Amino acid sequence: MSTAIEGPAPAAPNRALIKRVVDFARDNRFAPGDRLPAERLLAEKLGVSRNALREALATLESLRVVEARPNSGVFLRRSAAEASFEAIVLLAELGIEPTATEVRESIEVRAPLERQAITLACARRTEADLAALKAILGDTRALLAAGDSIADCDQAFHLALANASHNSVLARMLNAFYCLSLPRRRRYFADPARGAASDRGHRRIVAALEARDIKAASVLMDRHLGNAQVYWREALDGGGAAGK
Amino acid sequence: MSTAIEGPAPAAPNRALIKRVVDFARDNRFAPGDRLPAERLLAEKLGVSRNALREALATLESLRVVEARPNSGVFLRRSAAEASFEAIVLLAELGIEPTATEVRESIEVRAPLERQAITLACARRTEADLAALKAILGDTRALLAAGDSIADCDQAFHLALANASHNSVLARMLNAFYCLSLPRRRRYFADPARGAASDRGHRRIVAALEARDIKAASVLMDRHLGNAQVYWREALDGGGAAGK
DNA sequence: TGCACGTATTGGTAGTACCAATTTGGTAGG
DNA sequence: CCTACCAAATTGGTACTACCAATACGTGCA
Repeated sequence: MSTAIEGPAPAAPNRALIKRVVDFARDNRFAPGDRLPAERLLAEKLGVSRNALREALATLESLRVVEARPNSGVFLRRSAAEASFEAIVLLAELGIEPTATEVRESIEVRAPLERQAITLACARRTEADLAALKAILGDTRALLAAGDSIADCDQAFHLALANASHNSVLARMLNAFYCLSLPRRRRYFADPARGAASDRGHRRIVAALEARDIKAASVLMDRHLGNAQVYWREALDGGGAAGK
Repeated sequence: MSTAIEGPAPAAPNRALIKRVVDFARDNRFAPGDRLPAERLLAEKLGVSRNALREALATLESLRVVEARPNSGVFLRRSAAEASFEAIVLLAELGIEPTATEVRESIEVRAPLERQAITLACARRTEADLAALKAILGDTRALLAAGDSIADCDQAFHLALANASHNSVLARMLNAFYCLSLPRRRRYFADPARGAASDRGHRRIVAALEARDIKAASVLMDRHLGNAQVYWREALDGGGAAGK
């Protein structure tokens, strides 16, 4: 437990107001690069004080969603790609689900990170890490027996695995991905069969981790992630994902 | 140029004030989990209005550096590991260089991302991507001939490579790493010999990318990154890096 | 000792005012 | 007709005051 990151909550101040600002821009067809209404006007439209609005804008600016140019206006950044990765997580937390492209791209990024995590974890895992993982395995079994969704346990498992890498940068990045895909994961695990299959994968991974078998663990992780990836890709737009 | 992310600038509102808040916490030996002075008091100490301070705190909270608990106070998050990755980038931008641990961990995360980027780029690169990379190669050669540092060109090269992956999530994550290591990169390339060596590596990578030779490109990238990693690891604390 | 009440403190919000720089529009001069 | 210049309106940035609701805490009572 040296490297923390226990909670998934991304946390954000003014959550509601930030969401309203983003919704306002979206509902009124503001395009990337467009100038938002002046602060005074926007604050009035949203029915909040300029102070409150400015705090929300400060958050959005720190995440590079908007850009405030003094004596000119507040502009949506030209491309959504200019926003920081944290912005995707924030918007997801606000109920604005990531686009199909973002999901696909996230999968492509998450996979090598997860592979690196399991590799490092094999080398550095402590007995405490192993115990934490096994405890989660126990919780999962209980949920499966009760017929409940293991979505939260799944997230906890992967987070514990990331922590076992003893690389906090890696762990917080992976945690962001877990938060990002939480709604999708919940839907995925609505099918109990998937929960059982996932649990089997987890147990094999823990066994490999206990044996410090990097090669086996990597292969198992690839296979484990592959199952969900196939589901996601199909659920997204029915294929045609790979290319440009 | 479909996926943008041209500029390295992470952007942040109230940069100066945010830095002063962070400096205040550090200079006054505030530990993780501690409560900062009340907003009114802290604003007075820093000589700014409560509004300005609250905007800075909103930014710090969105990056999970602090946590504001209503009717209680503003607290530094218990572990620095709770902060988002973007927080490291922000603090680095503010002149607060990452710790040796963060640098080491960042290297461990950046490597697999860079490998994934080159893999995807081999499959998806366009002629425009290739042209952009070659243009940067030309600029690099000019700088080398003039005896100048190629630090900026090096960053531009890796960013162009990330963009060639046509994965904006991957590109913005890598961009964050480039911004994070910019000061270190500048020091690294103070030695012209390193610039020439790096340029040779870049040219081989572009050749492999042009041939869409994934295997060769990956090996070349690993080797290319390895050179700098050795330097960084040695420059940090003289080893003892791996373990817990 | 333990519980209840009241006061001070806290973050959250609203509203007003002012500044400096930019933008905008019109006007006078060529 | 075009240019140069000036003034008014607009912009984000900042400051200050005031109030709210919920909490924390200390005091006093039982």
